[in-house]
Amino acid sequence: MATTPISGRQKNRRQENEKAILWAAERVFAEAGYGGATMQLIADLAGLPKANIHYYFQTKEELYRRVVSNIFNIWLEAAAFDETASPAEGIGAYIDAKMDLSRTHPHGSRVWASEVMHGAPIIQDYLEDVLIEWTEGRIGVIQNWIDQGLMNPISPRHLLYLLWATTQHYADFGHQIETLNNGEPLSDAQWEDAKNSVKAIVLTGIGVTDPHRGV
Amino acid sequence: MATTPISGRQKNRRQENEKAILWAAERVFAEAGYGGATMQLIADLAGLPKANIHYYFQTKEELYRRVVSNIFNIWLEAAAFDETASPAEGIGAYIDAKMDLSRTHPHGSRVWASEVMHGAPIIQDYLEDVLIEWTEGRIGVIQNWIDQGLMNPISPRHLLYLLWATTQHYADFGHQIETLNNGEPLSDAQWEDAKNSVKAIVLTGIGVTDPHRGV
DNA sequence: GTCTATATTTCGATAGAC
DNA sequence: GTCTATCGAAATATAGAC
Repeated sequence: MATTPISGRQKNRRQENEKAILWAAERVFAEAGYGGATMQLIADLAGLPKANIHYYFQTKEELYRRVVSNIFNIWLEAAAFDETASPAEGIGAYIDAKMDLSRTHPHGSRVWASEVMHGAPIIQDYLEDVLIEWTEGRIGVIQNWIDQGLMNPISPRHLLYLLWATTQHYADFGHQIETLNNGEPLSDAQWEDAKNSVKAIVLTGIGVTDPHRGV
Repeated sequence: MATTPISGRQKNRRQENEKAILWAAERVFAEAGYGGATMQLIADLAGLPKANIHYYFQTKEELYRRVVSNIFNIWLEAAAFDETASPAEGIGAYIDAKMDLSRTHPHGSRVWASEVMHGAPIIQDYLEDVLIEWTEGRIGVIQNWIDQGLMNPISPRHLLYLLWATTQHYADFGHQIETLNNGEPLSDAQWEDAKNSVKAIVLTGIGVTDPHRGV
């Protein structure tokens, strides 16, 4: 209260700059990796002088950690499934949601992948804390479906890995997919085709029927 | 002939050093990314002075290109399938081979993934040349199986993406999988479980029976 | 709060003795 | 063919004027 009162206008400016920096940082970290990214590139893409980046985020690592943290939270909020749904509805909706995230947040997905691939040096605590709890919970849901005879008795854990791998592949390996698509990004129709293909294989693979395809 | 005759012993020394450098480089590039990797780290891991690395490989990029090229060739040679096999045998063996590669060459897989994720700046020619041809060939094989009624009419292209994504996930996201396994690497039995789980889901998903599970 | 100028460190690459 | 010493470039981070 007693220190540096900030007007609404200044507060907005601060939020806008932080947002611009995080937006730019996500793209630069995704394209160059943590080691290849430079504060200068982030500053240029954000349209700010380099020193301002250091004003809002003291170190490169602090900025990076904020970027990874944002991505992780988006995933947790946007993509989940619980026992109230049937396997076909639950898993089908999860595939749709994760595929949509790969399309709308490809840079974030790549930053996460890079971080994990290099041993998660910055966000190991997220893995050991939130991700383990989330995963064990989903395994429980799937196991319940199996116990009720609603789907084939496959390994819930490896089903989750297959779902993560496949849906994130469309973001992380988007450049390879684009190259194999005559250098063009996937069209709306091609994204629909991708989602339907993944759902067809997986839902048939676990012994349930795709609810959007009729009986 | 007229220039610097090389004894067999010297030739061996050269091959051994090159091998040691490539071995170390694969690990350092995998763990730190291209930008994060340093010639000093590679030299230390290879047990050679830094200047020697530059003697055998003039630039960092040249060394990196050799590493990526090696990995790509290993994949092409070790993992393939053709029309002589049934879908269950062909795809099943392909899953086994790719899973084994993920276990035996996890660093190489991560280097490849990093390279593609960052837009394949160094090996785009491989993607546009060899990979496109390989992929179109496999799509033809799968389409023939479908046309003969040997498997469900899913999209061959997206089946390939699912197979790449899932099998490579066990290498690229190996750290995450290890964290979700109480910090322990997968045991022999757990690797078998992983392979069988992937095969069970995929082979059922494309409408064929796992040949190793009987009818 | 902003930005220019610079300090400090580190890396890729090379020169030159052996 | 090997290795020590070092150069020059580039990066992170900060000091200090505005």
